[in-house]
Formats: sequence, C-alpha cells, structure tokens
Amino acid sequence: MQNKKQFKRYTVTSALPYANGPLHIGHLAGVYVPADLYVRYLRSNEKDVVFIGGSDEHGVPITIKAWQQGVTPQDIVDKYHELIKKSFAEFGISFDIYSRTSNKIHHETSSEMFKKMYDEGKFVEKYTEQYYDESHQTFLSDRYIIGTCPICSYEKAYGDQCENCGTSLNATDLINPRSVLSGKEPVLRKTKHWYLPLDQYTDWLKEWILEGHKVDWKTNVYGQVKSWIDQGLQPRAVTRDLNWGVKVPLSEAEGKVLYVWFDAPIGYISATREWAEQKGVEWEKWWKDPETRLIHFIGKDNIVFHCIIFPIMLKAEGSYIVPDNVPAFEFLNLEGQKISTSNNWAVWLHEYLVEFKGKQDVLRYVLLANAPETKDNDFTWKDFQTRNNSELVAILGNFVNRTLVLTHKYFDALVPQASQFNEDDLKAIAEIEAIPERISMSLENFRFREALAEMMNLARLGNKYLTDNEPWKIFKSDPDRVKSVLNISLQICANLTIVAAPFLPFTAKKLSEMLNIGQMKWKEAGNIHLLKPGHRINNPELLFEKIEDETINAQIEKLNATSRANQNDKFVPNPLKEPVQYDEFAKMDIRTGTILEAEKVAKTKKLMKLTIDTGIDKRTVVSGIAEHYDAKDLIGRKVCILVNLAPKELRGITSHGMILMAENPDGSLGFVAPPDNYVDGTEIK
RNA sequence: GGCGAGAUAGCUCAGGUGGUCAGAGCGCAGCACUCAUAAUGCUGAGGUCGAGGGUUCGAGCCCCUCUCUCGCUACCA
Repeated sequence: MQNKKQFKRYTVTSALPYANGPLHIGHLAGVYVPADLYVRYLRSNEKDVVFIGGSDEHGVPITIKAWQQGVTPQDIVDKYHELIKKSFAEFGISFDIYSRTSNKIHHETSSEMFKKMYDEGKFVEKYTEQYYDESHQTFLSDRYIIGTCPICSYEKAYGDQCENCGTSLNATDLINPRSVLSGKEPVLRKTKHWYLPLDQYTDWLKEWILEGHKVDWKTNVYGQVKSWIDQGLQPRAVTRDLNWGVKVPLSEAEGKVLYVWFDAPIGYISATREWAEQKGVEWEKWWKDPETRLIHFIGKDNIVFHCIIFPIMLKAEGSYIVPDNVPAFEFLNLEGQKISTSNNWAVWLHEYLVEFKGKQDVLRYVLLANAPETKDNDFTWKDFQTRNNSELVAILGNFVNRTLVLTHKYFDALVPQASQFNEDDLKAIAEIEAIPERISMSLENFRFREALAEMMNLARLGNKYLTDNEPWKIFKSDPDRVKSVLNISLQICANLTIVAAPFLPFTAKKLSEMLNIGQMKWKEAGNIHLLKPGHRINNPELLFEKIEDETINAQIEKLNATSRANQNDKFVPNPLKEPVQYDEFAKMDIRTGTILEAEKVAKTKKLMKLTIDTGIDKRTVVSGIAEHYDAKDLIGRKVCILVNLAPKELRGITSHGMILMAENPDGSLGFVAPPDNYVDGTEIK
C-alpha cells in the first residue's frame, strides 16, 4: 500500500546479527539485501536516510560459547563482530554505520532509557527465586546449572533442558543441581527483577496496529501480531542476573544486567547516536520527529520484538516515534532443507566472498529474485547458476555487450546522433520512461521481486529493440537509421546504470565506467538524453560471466559433505556416567512386553497411548513416539519396558512405566526390544 | 492440539477492494536472426488455481469442513 503521509526523512534499521557466528545467505535474503536495496533506492531519490546496522553482543548464548571455549565473552564478540562487519562491507551492504552493542555509547543509551522509564514508574517489580552460586557470588541462569534430569536420570541435564531426553525443564526441577562455574550446589535465593507490563499497552497496540496498519503492513506481520495480542500479553522481565550485558543503573541492582531483548533494539538508537556524533549532526530528530519514517527490516522470528515489545518500550519512554512499517521476511531454505548453523547447512557469506570473488551482485540478484517475501523460499545452487547464466549473462550482460560492441564497430566508440524517431522508437522510449516509475511503485510497497523483474524488463526491452531493428543488417544501406537505433540502445544502457544501481551496485558502477559517465540520481531515470552525441565510451567488458556446471557441482558436493559429516558421522557419544553397583541397576525392573493397543493422544503431537502386556499385567503407558510411528504399526510389537517407574500423569492419562527407545543423532527413534518369539514378562538383566 | 502463514503451469513464484485473473520468469518445442558470453527475438504446448461443500448472476480471490507444509506454542517419564 502506498503510504499517503509525506515524511521528511527515513530511519531504516536492519536486525542486529547475533555475534556468535558468521553470516549466511538466510540472513542476507531475509534482511540485509532487501534493506540495502531499499536504502540505496531512497538515497538515489535524494531522500534523507540513515541506514543502521550493528552486532548484538549480549545474552547468555555468547557467555556459554565463551565458557565452552575457555575465552571471555568479549573475545567471542570481537571475533564475530569483525568477521560480520568485514563481510557486510565487502558484500556491499551500505550501512551508514555498523555498530555494536558492547560500545560505551550503547551502554549509556540503554541505561538512560531504562533509568527514565524506571523513574517514571513504567516497570513492575517482582521477586522470584533463582539459583545462586555462593563461591562465585553470582546468580546462575538456567543454562549454567547442571543436574540430574528428573525424567530420565541423565546426570548432565541443563537447567532449561535435558539434552538426553529433550525435556524442557526449570532449573528448580533438577535433582542434585550443580553450578557449571564451581561444580558446587547452588542455593535458592530471592532476586528482584523489573518487568515491562506489556498487557497495559494492549489497547494502544490494537489501535496503532490492528486498526492503524491493517492495510499497509504485510499479512504475515499483521497476522502474527494479532495472534499475540489476542492471546493476551504478559509482563516481561527486562533484567537478568548475569554479568555480561548492560548494567542495570540502580544501586540495588548489583550483578544485574538488562535482558538482551531489551538492550538489543536500543542498539539501533545507540548506533544512530554514534553515527550522528561522527557526522557532527544531531541524532534525536531521527528517532523523535513524527515526520521521520522508521522502518525495521527483520526476519519473521523477530516480529514480536519489533512490532510489540520494542514499540511498547518506545511508547513507554514517551519521546520516541514508533515504526511506520516492519517488512518482515520469511525464511530461506537451502536445497530444500532448513538452514542450520549448528549442522553447518548453510552458505556462509565469508566463504562465498572468497569462492565467488567479485560476484556480489550475482548473489544479491539471486537472493532478491527468490526473496522470501510472502512465504518460505528455497535457494538451490542450480537455480543460482540458471539465474546467472540465463538472466544476468544472457539478458542484462548480453544486451549491454552487444550495444557497446556495435557502437565501437560502427561509430568508433562515439555516441551517435539520433535523427527522426519512428513509431518503433517512440514505443521503446515510452517504455523507457515508464519503467522507473513502475520500479518505484514496487519498491515503495516492499515488493522487491517485482521491482527486480521490472528492472530486468528494461534490459529485455533493449534486447527486443535491437533484434527488431537489426542495425547490423541495415548499416550499409541506412547508416542514419543505425545511428538512431544505437543512440536509443545506449540511452537504455545509461538508464540501466540508474535503475540497476540499487539492486546491483557493483554492476551499475562497472557499466557507468564503461559508458564513461558518473552515477546519476533516480530523477534522471527515464530520460533518453543521458548520453550526449559525440560522447566517447570506453571499451566493453563483460558484466557477468557464465558459471559452469563444475563450479555448481563443487558447491553441492561441499554441502552434502558437510551435511553427512554433521549428522550421524559427527555423533559424539555422551561421556560415561558415574559407576553404579549391581544392586542399583537391579532396582530397575525392566521386562519384555508386547504392545496390545496403540492410540495417538488427542491434541498432542508426540504422545502415543499404549496398552502393554507385560506378562504381569496389562497396563497403560504414554510414550512420546507419535511422530515416528503410526498407531497401527505398533500393535503386536515387542518392547522392553521399565515397569516399576513411578506412575505419572500426562495429558490426563496416567502412564505406568516407560518404553525403552534408542535415539539416533538425527532424531529418529527405534525400539529396544527382544526377538519376536520371546515371552512377555521376562526380566532384562 | 491452539494460533499464524502458505498450498496456482515441469521449476521458482505474481495474482489491491470477487466479474478479459487463469499470469510472469526460467525450462521445453518450433521458427527467425547472427551485433553478442551457442547469447537474442517471435510463436507454441502446459494448470479442473490442495480436496469437498456453500454464498453469489458470477470465486484462486468471500464463508465452512478436511488434507499437507512452515513458524510460534503445549506435549516427550
């Protein structure tokens, strides 16, 4: 939807990448390439715009990674911040500033914001009980506590989740909890935290988004927001007991930091301040003037933060504007599978930049052409090759090349003078004039794929115009006609330097150099007198080169190799558990049994209700295997069952025992069972 | 299970408020052309728009049910 309101300036942010790993194509397709395209377009239109980016460097995962590697959190974020920043720069994401949340100015900005909200009573205080490590004098987040899983008795379950059985836990559920830091038993201690009462802003959110942005926000964003609001918002803690992050600026808050979701979006503001300081301009109008248009580019996983929580923070603080639009993108899959950092199923930007040197625009093009605007999309290397060879090379590169080659051949590299335009010329000119406007419309409505296609249509138009007019055929008989044809073809090339620039900045620059002209602004687009007759152009070079099968196959092979390496092959068994005496094992009464009945538990995804003949009795067991087996395939199956496990109620059904299953690293489950002809009720020992 | 988003030509996807909306690009087939990185241009084949009902003079487009996919969420003894 076209936004009717006129804005004086634009503040465009792109989600802050979390500094615990490198960037991959999913980040680019869903946030940075579209944001960069949009910003470059605005700049070409001579809009006042600031484009903000930066690394998100706080939060527990970074502290854990640091702890695992035996380095400090600062070491981790320094490493990835530099890598990410360098990759962005080389890839051509044109941030006005790429900052980081460990900067002093960010700590100041977020502290000030917290303090102001605190002073004005915007928070609610609550006490909770949390584990505390006395020897390290610190509270422990759930991840910092290891103990025995109350479910499966795995002794190295984390406080938030048991990685053995997959159960999500509360730290207080663990038996024999130990601090990861000291190995000692932590004590429960009361701790105070500040909560942002999101629920108090429900009416405001409804008015602002559900009524105010019904038509101009993307359906995926609007739907998600509505869902959250309808489900009812809860107060959310804005502080944590942790020593990595922004210190809570209160004397009573020793050892507490701002929760990462609170400080991260403020990073946009801090970065703007930092940029403004460097530029010697004032920052506040970029965040507080209602005539500033604030736009957040994010992935769909961030919708709740950017459409609900951060706007509430801004609203609660009182002096800030809220976003005018939040164009959230869906996810990009890779060769049909979800991109996964931990499984190394990704195309990493820093590797691409080395392996496809000088091909930034190819990746930009492919990612834009496949941008997951309305639903998850798939990136395949084959498609990457096709788009490069059949579109960039064959349509855009080829058109430019044939025009320049012809100009050199017939007119000694000088732009020829056009004479009388015929009907065909006028038709082409009308199109040249119309295309920039169509691109603008698409971009302003965040329809990036459509805009890209329109841009390519200009090159298509050029190819058609040349082919229809066949200057190579008529040069001898009608050289004046050829002058007109090539003049128009050259003007199309010149127009391409403008309209292609936001999409393919490296290519546009190269083309400008070949045409021996500077970079022109968007308002010149559609003009068919950009090149003056007699203007000398430079020698043509190829804008794009074909990508051969071997290159693509090598990438596919590389992916498959890492994939294989990252599944079962890479499996590292859990370390040996503590020794046990036989009599401890003997307490476990494990029997052979047979499944008599199986029925999926209604309203659950994983639970299967089983009736088991244990030889002793017939009993009901609830087991989380419904994702792996159909009920009908289970009946008659032999199993091993732990029969003296204390009963437990699950979704209203009491489970008497546990079926023994083996779990493969890829997540599949298999029965541990006796041979089919074995009698039920015999003991496993 | 709840909530949200999707399911449209071989592939990747468009289809504001229902009535030339059955489309684009790529791929494929034929023809034309040779300036060009065997590139380009033209023409064509291809879909009962996930399934089934309903509203309407008329529905990919509105309503209901169902199936499948993705995300968030609950569940994993």
